[in-house]
Amino acid sequence: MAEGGPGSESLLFLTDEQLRKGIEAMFFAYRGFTADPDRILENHAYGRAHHRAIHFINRSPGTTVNNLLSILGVTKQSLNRVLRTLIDDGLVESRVGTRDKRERHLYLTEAGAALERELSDAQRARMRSAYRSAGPEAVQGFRQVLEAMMDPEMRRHFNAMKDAG
Amino acid sequence: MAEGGPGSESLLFLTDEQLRKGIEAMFFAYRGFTADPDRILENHAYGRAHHRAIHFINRSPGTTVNNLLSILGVTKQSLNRVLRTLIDDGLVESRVGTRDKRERHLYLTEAGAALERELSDAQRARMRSAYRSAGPEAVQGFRQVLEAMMDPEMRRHFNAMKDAG
DNA sequence: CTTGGAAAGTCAACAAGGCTGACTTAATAT
DNA sequence: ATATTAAGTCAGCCTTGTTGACTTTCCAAG
Repeated sequence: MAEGGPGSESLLFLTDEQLRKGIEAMFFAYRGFTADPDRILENHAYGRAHHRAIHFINRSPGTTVNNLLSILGVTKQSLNRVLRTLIDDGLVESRVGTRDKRERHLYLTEAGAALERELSDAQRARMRSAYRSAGPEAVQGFRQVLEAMMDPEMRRHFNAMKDAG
Repeated sequence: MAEGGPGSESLLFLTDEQLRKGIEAMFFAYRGFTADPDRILENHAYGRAHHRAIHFINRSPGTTVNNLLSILGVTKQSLNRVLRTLIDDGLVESRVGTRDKRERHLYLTEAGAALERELSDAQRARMRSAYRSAGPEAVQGFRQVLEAMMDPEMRRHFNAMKDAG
């Protein structure tokens, strides 16, 4: 497969071995990425699915259920189970839409925002430490590769979130 | 771009907003990362857990169950369920250790290697495409940040795998 | 104004893949 | 001899994903 064709020296980063290392790096790094929030969630009797919902509601306050469904890529039934507990526990508020009353707009309550802060503080701390030790140029490369790895629809969501700070 | 010295402008990549974008990039990219293998596994009635076992047995042929356990970070019972089906289906071979007969050494059979190839071809294709579109320097940064994000023990496993090609 | 379809929510049932705890067997190490 | 280790197993539980069927509410188009 790696025949060493014309101009192959410049493509050494595309060897199967390099790609395999990239795959393993993703695997091991993702474990670290989720480790801190997972520990915190244990104390609150929530799981990763709750974290994801909280994260994106925080990022896009007032988002609809349908939009959240599309971002998270799960079924309505699956999200609803998680969302119901968050609403019942008073972490998320669901307001009937004004323009379209079929829609529900989702917001974090004060308690929800507090948990979001706790979770994202931990996750950002690890990310900050990794960014700092790798340096700004590495971070730019990191972001470029990750974005190129996304499915188009996910990349759309990712870039849409840029503005909605 | 990166102004020399630990000034303040040079740390703009460490803002909360930048870190949040990094977190979301990890989330969306990981989805893409697993999407292709997931589709293939469906046709074989296997899941992501089987993929992980196959991947690391392929990477370290003859590895013991205990070592695999430590790499995957799951319980013995959880791994065993997956391993048993792979052995029963003739994708993995379990050989009694010669030096220590308590140990079992794991190997892919020809059929196991075939599935591994099918899975990793798909995953590498995506990784290759992302690498190519981002370029060699971005890839280096990508790897640096991911490695810095790992827990120390996972980093140890990651680097140990470098040699065992 | 009726009707079709969209958004949300719910119930039931199921599967994958984590977990704990308890226990066995075989073999090594002390 | 005994303790420990590696592997494997059984049972049961939890989270989080899935399908499928169905309801309620509401908007929009005929």
